[in-house]
Amino acid sequence: MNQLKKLELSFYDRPEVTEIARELLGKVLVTNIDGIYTSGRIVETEAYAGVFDRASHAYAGRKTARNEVMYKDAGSAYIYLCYGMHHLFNVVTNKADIPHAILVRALEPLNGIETMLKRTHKKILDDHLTRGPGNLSRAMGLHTRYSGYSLQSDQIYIAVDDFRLDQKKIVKTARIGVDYAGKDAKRKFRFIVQGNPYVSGGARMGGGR
DNA sequence: CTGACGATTCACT
DNA sequence: GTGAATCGTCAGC
Repeated sequence: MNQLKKLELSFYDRPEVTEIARELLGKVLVTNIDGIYTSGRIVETEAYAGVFDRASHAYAGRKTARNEVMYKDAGSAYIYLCYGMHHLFNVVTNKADIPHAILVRALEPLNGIETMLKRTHKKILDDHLTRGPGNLSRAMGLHTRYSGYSLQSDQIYIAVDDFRLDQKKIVKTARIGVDYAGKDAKRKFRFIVQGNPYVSGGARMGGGR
């Protein structure tokens, strides 16, 4: 098995949130939750660029009990509940009081697949296990309970291994499910590994509210 | 306190 | 492609 090396705070503590989102592709997300080790390679991310981004929870400096984690120091986990049933996992970047975050939307499972299947109540491994932010959080055991955790902790972290992602496979596209954000919805803040079967494609909404 | 709504997913037509 | 599920959060009264 490849040697894993935890990303240091300096990786997250940078102003270029889209650059960090791009660099997260190919890295390994690890959780040790309930004493069970699970991991997966990140194949899809979305950047949320703080107070000027209408799609961000922190748009115009909004700060509430839910999103205050976004204002914390770089390298924190921001996890919140969406649609009353999905826990979405984000990485907080940039300095304290600058609410940048990156949503991790899809993984390619590496370790603990048995556990992931159990958590998601699935019987066989397919491309849907960790495809989409809600699915991957369920498979990895991520819960709003862990929002605010440091990614330097042993429960949740992101690491590098020997894997080298072909930079030509990285594609930049518009974000998903943020149609309400006006012109910011069209900004190319989503990064995917082209051709990877775990990348979520459609996830569109009916009403488009 | 109340109402409206989502950084989604899945079953069904 | 369409619509329901489902509940914490937040703006507004």
